[in-house]
Amino acid sequence: MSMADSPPGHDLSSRVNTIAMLGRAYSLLGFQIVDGVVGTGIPIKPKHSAVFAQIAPHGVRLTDLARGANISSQAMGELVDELEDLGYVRREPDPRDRRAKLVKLTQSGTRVVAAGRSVVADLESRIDEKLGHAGHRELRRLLTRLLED
Amino acid sequence: MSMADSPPGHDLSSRVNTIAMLGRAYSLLGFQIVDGVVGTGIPIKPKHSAVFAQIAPHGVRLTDLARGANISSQAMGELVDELEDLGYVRREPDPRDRRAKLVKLTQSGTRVVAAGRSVVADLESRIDEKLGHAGHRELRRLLTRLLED
DNA sequence: AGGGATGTTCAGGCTACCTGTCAATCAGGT
DNA sequence: ACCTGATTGACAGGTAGCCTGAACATCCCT
Repeated sequence: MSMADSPPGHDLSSRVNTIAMLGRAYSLLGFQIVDGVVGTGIPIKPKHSAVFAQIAPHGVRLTDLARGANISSQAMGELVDELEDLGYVRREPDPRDRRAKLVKLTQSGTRVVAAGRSVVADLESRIDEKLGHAGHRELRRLLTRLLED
Repeated sequence: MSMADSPPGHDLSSRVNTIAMLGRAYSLLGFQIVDGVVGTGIPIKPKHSAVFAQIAPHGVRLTDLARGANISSQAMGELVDELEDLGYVRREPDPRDRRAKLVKLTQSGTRVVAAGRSVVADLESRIDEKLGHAGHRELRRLLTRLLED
């Protein structure tokens, strides 16, 4: 997904609406993930998270990555090209389907994922600090209910 | 603003993290605003909300709109061009500064804003239904705390 | 074996941004 | 009053990140 780098509108009324608040919170925190990883000296772009979020040890097919990120397989192909150039992933032929290729993390890519996990964990503990552990759990519970069905 | 039309990555760990949940919730609801307004027969695009969210009865200068949306004044200029073509806004010279122009809503634009407010209000009452009024208030309280400082 | 579906890639195009530049105008100091 | 630097908005050109269309190999079903 692409993150807005702005207070994302959708206000349209004097009292700030809940949806705008969700957007602002996401935008604020989402950028801190990428910034955090980049801050450790690893060059990545926001869109790359669409791959890292889905990758699995046994490898994932391009088409499945594209479906999961809700973009065309062509767009995902370019994305994987970039990550291949950066040395974070490689393509291997799928032994079970000679049309397909499996996208797998390289050692370097594994380090990126580890850095990402660590940054996310840090951000989550900062949420814990701000809301209290109970507040954070309550927030997650409310979001879960908002997202279900 | 740009909304993702996908579950927004940033997962990077097995348990879905809070930031990803915020993104999903925002993405889900944000699109429903535009869809709702478009559903009433008014053609707009998501990015247009960057203008409608900031517009004021006395008119706003292009530069201020750009700053508020966190985009370049050139990009905002294009956006206002589009909205002018659609008949939702017009540019008037600013009587106090002959360099500047004030972007104001037309009657038609006022109807768009009214439709937007109404759709947002509907979505907010659906949040009320899902979380209960108290739950919704609690969500807003938590988000406010997350966004402050 | 034949025929349609699927996985990947190449080519071309569009949209929403960006930076660089410019002329007009403003505002502050001398 | 005048010069200087900042600001407003328009014009031009460029890039990133997506898209659709088409090609080709391979799969899977009959």
